Order: sequence, then structure tokens, then C-alpha cells
Amino acid sequence: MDKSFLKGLAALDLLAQSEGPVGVTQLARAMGITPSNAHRLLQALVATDFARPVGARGGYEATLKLWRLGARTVARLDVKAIAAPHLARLMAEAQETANLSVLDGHHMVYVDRVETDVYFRAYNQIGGQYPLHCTGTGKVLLAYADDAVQAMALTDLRPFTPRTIVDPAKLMAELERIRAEGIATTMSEFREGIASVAAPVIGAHGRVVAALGVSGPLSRLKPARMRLLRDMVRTTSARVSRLLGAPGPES
Amino acid sequence: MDKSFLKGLAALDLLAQSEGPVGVTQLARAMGITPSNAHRLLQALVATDFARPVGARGGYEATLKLWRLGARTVARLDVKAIAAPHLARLMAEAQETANLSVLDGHHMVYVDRVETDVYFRAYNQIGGQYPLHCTGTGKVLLAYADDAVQAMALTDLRPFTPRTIVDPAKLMAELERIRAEGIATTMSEFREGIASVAAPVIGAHGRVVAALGVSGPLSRLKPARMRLLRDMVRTTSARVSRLLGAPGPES
DNA sequence: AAATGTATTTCCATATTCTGGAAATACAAA
DNA sequence: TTTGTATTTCCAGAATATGGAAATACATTT
Repeated sequence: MDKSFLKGLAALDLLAQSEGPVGVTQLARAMGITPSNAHRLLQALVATDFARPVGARGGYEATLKLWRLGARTVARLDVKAIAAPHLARLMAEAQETANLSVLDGHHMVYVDRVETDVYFRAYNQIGGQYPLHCTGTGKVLLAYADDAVQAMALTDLRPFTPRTIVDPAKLMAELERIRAEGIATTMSEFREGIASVAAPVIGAHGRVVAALGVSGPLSRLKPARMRLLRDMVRTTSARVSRLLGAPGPES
Repeated sequence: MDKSFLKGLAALDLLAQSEGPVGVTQLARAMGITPSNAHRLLQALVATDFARPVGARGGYEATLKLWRLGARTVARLDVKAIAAPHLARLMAEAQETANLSVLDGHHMVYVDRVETDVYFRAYNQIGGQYPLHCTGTGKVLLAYADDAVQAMALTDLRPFTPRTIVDPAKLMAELERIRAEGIATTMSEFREGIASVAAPVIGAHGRVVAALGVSGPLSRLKPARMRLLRDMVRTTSARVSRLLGAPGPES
């Protein structure tokens, strides 16, 4: 199946992930192909403006075209634009980092974030793929996902910490509780020492289109404070859902 | 040169740009290829997780992988993260939409934005490519760009409004003025009725790595107010430059 | 229910494109 | 200048992509 296309995409991937510019030989070595082959792939990437040569002999680097196309894909999720100010407000009230994420395939992807302190920042990357079964927004998304996605997720409950839920039955019960309460919490289930609270964002057709919440160091998220955060998160998600035209709770 | 790769990239591009899911036949028609060919390209995109089939017969859609990789590319521009709070503050003080953009090839690309009113929003897209010679941040970036980029830009001074500068000599003079004053302004040069003020952001090695500024409707940006905005923009860009480790003005 | 129409998917022989080695070229360092 | 390394070009041979046809899967109409 379109072998050279697959190779090309792999090269693009590699180029986008690498820190600096990548040389022909370097790419060839990394991919296990010949330099002439790598060279041709790079030429194609340059021709399509996905990459550009750096200086005279500096190798090649990814252009922003990748991001530009990606930004369009994300823009279709108009949740992001609508939620943005509310995410900022949630952060201001909660004084904890606020996140917005969506389901993409069998993973959760952070779409936006408003951070509190610079010091506690960047556990996870915006645009990064993370597991569903042990993150706050991930558990929310999973709780409302298709049976197919749920089934797939349950087959691979990888432990990240001792507190990660790895028993399918327990996770099912947890998801049931999340659906009942409309809110999910985690405590050191993915990253040690980090807790989170998350709730679903509901779209115009009554389906969950995203999840939002706050996360921060356990040291700051004691039970009493968690109760407050749950209310804030719930209020924010309800507000965003209403803006998206979600059917009201009166049904 | 790697024809199937080029076709594949074109398909990816098309998929990312299209509003909804795209069918096999639809893609084939749009690209002028056979359905079997289109089908194979899509298979490759699915195999690499750049696309996914939607439902049973709903065609294919781009995944967020594109954006994910792109987000990494943008993340290397740590200007974005550092400038973010200052951009927000600039917007709050100026009460006009604040923008951050960088040079990518021969274009200006909006990397981040903080908007004022929802009503005046979205002239231009985040992630969008725009001309250098008639936008505020574009002119700044051009003023400090390589000779090669400047030369290329001067060869294609496309007019967007009657006020767009199309005379190379006049643009050179304008760029000279921008370098002297450290600030650029536009009035209806790209979009009719829109004005902007922009200044360079200087990185650790003393080179211009981005430009930031504000833009809004001419009706609000009268000369007196423009003077205030110039100061605010200058202050903000200086502040961000300092955070990036730019060499101080004492030199 | 059956038939029709449309879109997707599979299959395969053929022709085209991709492949990797070798040689040429371009730099940088010794 | 010489040496070493990386990039780029070229080409005959080999492997892969190609498009037509047929099979399959749905949705809509009869």
C-alpha cells in the first residue's frame, strides 16, 4: 500500500518532532533508508511547502504549514473558541490550571489550556495525546463515548501510578458514577501528585463534544477545596454547553 | 519526484481543509484521480493515523494528528508561551485585539491572538498565512528580515486596497522608518477599515523572532488613540523581548 | 421485497515510478 | 591543497503504483 507515501509521511512526522533542522543523511539513518531516498522525500516536502531547507548546508526543517492545516482541523471544533473565555474565568476563580480536551480516536487530546503559575506548568502538552482511563477529562470523555471506544479502552488499562484504575469492572463502575454525578475526579492516577476535576461539555445535539476541568498539585487540592472546584467546573461546563446550544436540563 | 507521495500530501491537505468528512469518490473527483487511487491514499492516511473513516459509509476525516504535530512545531517557538500573558494584558489595556505573528517562509503567520469584542472578530485566522507588505506585524517582520526575503517580497506587492503600498521604493522607505522607530502602523492597507500598530519581538541572539501588535476598526483608532497604542505596543514588545533574553538597549 | 443506483472496496496484469549504487558536487576542516 | 563528510544528480533495474473491471455494501425507489 503506497509505500513511498507512507515513508514520506514518516519523514514528515520525524521532521515535525525533531528539535532542530534535520540533514539528509541524518533522516536516512533515522528511517533506515538510503540518502538518495531521503533526499527525494525531502524534495517532495519542500515542493509542497511542508519543509524548507535551512541556510545553505543546515539541513531541513518543518514549516508551519503542518500547524496551519492542523489549526483548521481544530477550528472545526468551535468548542475551543466558545469555551476560551470561560476557561480563562475558571482558571481565575479556581486559581488552578484549566484544560479543555476532546476525544480523538482512542485518545484524549488537549485542545486548550489556561495556566496559573509558571512553576507548576507543562505536565502535559497542548496537542498531546493522553490516555482516557486515568485523566480527569479523559474519564469524562470515556464515560460518554461509544461502546466501541469504551470496549477498546478497557482492553488496555495501562498503569501509570499505583493509583491508576486497571480493573475493567472498577473502571466501569467509575464511569457509571461519572455519568450519574456529571463530574470526574482523579488523584495521582496518571501523574504522581497531581489531582484533577472534570466535567462534560455538551453540544447542540445533546452529545458530549469535549470535557473541561482543572488540575493542580495534590498539596493544594485538599478535600474541602475539591468540593468548591467541583462546583466551579460544573458551572463552567454547564455554561459552555448552553452556549453551544445543548438541550437544557429540563428536557 | 515521488509522485504518489505528492498526491498523498495533496489528499491530506484537501482532507484537512474540507469542512466535513470526505468520501472516496469525492476525493477522487476533487483531485482528478481514480477512485481506486483515492481509496489507496486514504488507506495510507488511515494507517498512519492522519485520517479516520467516519461511521460505516460516512467517508473519511482528518484526525488531530496533523494539529498535534503542528503544535510541536509551534511549541519550538517558545515566544508564544512567553508572550501569551503579555498579549492578554496588552489587549486589556488597549481594548483592541492583540496579535502575535512570526515569519514563515515568505509569509506572516498568526500564532496567537487575544480578542476584544466578539463582534469585530475573525478578520484573519490564527494559523493563517498573510502578506508581509501590508499588515502591521508583517511589515515589522519584513523590516528585519534577510535580504533574500525582502527581495522576494518586493517582487510581488499585491494591492489589497487602494492604500496598499505597491511601489518598492516607497516600501523600502517605510521599512527604513520602521527600523528607525521600532514600530509599524497600517491603515486600510490590507483590510478596508482596519488599522494596526505592531512592534518587533527580539530573541536572545538579538534577532527579531516575532512581531506583536494590536488591530481594530479605524473608527476607534483615531490619531490621538494611536499614539497611546504605539506606546503600549512598544512597551509590551520590549517586555517580551527582555523575557526572551534579548540584549538590552544599553548595548 | 425486489430492483435500482451509487459509493466503496478488492483484485490484477501492465506500465510507470521508485530504488539504491555510483559518481559528481559542495563545503568545512585539517 | 588535501582530506573528509554531506548533499545532490543520474540511471538501469526492480519493485510498486496504476486504473479498469468486478465484487460488495448500502440507501432509495419501485
